[in-house]
Amino acid sequence: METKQTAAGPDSLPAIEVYSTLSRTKGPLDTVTPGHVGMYLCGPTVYKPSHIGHMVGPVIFDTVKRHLVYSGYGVTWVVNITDVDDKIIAESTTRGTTMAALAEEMTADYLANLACLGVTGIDEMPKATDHIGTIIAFIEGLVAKGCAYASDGDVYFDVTRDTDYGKLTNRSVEQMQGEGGSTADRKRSAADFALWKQAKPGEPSWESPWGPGRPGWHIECSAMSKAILGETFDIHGGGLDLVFPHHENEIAQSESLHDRPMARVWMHNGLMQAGGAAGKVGGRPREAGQPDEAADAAAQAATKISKSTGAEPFKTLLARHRPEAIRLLLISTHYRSPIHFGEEPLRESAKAMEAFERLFARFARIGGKAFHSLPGRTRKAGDAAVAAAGPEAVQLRAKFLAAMDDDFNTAIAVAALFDFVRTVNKYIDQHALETKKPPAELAGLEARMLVLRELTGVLGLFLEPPAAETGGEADEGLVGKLMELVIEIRANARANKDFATADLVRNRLGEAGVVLEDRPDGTGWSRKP
RNA sequence: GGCUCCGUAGCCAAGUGGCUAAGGCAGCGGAUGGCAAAUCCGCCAUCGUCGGUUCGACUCCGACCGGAGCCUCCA
Repeated sequence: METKQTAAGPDSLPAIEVYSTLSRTKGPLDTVTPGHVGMYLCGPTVYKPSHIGHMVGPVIFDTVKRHLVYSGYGVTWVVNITDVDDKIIAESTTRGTTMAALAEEMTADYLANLACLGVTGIDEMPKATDHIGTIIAFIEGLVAKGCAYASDGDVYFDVTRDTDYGKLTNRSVEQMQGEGGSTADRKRSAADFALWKQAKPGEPSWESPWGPGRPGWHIECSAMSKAILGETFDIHGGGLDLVFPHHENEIAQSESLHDRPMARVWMHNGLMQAGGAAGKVGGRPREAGQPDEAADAAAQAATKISKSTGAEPFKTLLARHRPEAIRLLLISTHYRSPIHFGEEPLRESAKAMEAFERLFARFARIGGKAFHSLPGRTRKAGDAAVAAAGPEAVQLRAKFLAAMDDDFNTAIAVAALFDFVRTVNKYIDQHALETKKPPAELAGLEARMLVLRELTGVLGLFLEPPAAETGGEADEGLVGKLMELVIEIRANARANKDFATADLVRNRLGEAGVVLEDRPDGTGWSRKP
């Protein structure tokens, strides 16, 4: 149904609609360079282990990139690392280490977490401390243009010289006459913000035309995005909490210096919300279905996670929940909406996700192929082959792609995938593929799974086999043999209508954490998730 | 106080000025199955409240109630 053609797209790239915070409307992604997208995401300040909230943006923009690349665009994705900052200095002091060492440690933690979630598309991760020269040059340019002024070793941006200051968040300089913070006496206007901060004794510092100091918060993004992506690039993203003052100030800096738009589109993701009163943060892994509904109902006050009492490190969260379930949870909601986070949503997400994995396992039994070994496809390559997957697949794929083209609506895309799984299961049921396996229908099944592989790949889901399958405990071979034996003995009992014994075996195995499933083609076993 | 945004089934969550208001979790009924699990089929909402615009609104406007974010270097 989509035959739209944008002026920009060479080679008839699909048109992608994107909402911009700046224009407050959705519009076609019209890239600076036809066919190529430059996008910049504000990354973390590395002073503590990252928590779930830090993962939202990367997962969303990773999905954005996947869809763009899948659709034929070239993409350069930049995520900065803020490795010089007051909080890092403070934390390193209390830990008795250096800012650089702490930043390095926390950056490693961040990267490891991203890898777990399948965030693999980042092309460049510039660090502020690697770009001090770039930053200083940027500030000098602003000072030379009269947009910034030095004051007592600091340098401030003069918001009164920026006529459209506040356009991103609909604020005017006049309505922001606050007290100006601790450095009010050095600023001309309360709304002015620091580009360069003079070092206090003992603090890490760099030489500059204004004396030893370090960059302000906002300037690194302006300087580094320019250095890597250019004065105007396509997409600038971040959490909604960064819109003001961070992105407003980035715009002020960059556009004052360059006299041209900084980014074509400003994309902001909703914030992770943690249930308030119930404080699920320290929730224990196991609890035998307690009726904690009352407690949950009482806990309405949702607040963003960074404000809740100590968001737990992402690493410990991973000990309890599969990364696939976390990623699915993050993309089950439209990216601009807040995400309700907690043990319960996580468990539901895991439950939902297992429907996919059961189908993968079913396919492996029938077709003898691992879902994860199927080749991924690009949008174009898929077009030719979807017909073989049947009309429902064609229709659901179209729904999926239309949703993704429309401001990356992953919620609808995910829904299409659930529908897809149902149609494939139905196909297997209707043709009794588990017992009969006629070649034509087998090929039809594989064609369907190929489409599923193609689309889950766009969302960055199910890229790797579950750890349990590959991890391979040392005794798996022995356990497998024993289970084979147990199942065979139980099968004999069932054949003899000795259901008491058969059920006893199944129940006792269940208590031991092993699930038996009697299927048309035999009995299978698995470890309880 | 200023600026954004949200309020859809038991819970989570898409969406549209007018065909049957996605999907997930939970629940109910059914098919299959010795039972269980899985799978499939079906059921389960009139869209916070009150007005207005319109031939027609859940979707547009206003008011109100309720909630969230930002205005404090928190993604």
